[in-house]
Amino acid sequence: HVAYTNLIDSLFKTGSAWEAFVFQNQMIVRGITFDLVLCTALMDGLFKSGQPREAEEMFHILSELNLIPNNIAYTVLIDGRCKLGDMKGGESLLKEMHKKLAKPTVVTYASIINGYARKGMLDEAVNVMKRMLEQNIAPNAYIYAILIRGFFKDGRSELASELYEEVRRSGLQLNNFILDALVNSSKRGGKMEAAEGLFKEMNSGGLLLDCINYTSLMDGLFKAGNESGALAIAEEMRQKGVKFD
RNA sequence: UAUCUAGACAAAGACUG
Repeated sequence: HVAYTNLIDSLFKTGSAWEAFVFQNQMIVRGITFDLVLCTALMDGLFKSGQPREAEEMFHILSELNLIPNNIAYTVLIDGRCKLGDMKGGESLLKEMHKKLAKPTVVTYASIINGYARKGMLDEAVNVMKRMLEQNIAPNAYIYAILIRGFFKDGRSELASELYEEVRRSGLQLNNFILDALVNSSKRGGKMEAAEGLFKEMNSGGLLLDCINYTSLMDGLFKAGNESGALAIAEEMRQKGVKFD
């Protein structure tokens, strides 16, 4: 039932894995059949609540239920493995997808790219993006954000900047994470003018700046002694009614 | 008979500690 799926999914998402388990058992008692969407939600919740063993088990149970994993089910499993640093495990599932009817999507690749990026294996991450392109899957701003942030964090800001130029040229709508990464890098280099420039550019470029974008810039301006500049940003925030988090 | 329609997936983003 969809109601159960929604309930269990949101219980996991609010950190109540234990309650989710209770309802899962209730479904069994009432003889409600598990469908693929529910099983996928369970796998995802189990991974995110630190129960990878059980999540993997759920994947195996799929065949017992005569359910065929689709791209989302695979992606959840891949993401779970990659977040635990098991890149070989993630890659082997990706190969498996190609043999089956489950076509990888940009989300699937994002999980793998992020896995490598977390490990500081950025060249490998870029390689995965190339493989993705060969599959005719276009990268999105999300993918670029992962890579740009990764390269900055790794101290390779030249490559981060190159990727930034690449997204810009692509015409994709930039996102808040990309701006954040760029502004942080400028802040660290003591280049507040550059940070302000990027900020204004994206502000007028169709990106809806969020709370972190504003407060991050304000932080930099304050620390650079530019109080009036910081206050002007605060005023703009208020005028635009930016949501606080 | 056919098409559309619900629920599941990707980012250790700023400051502070």
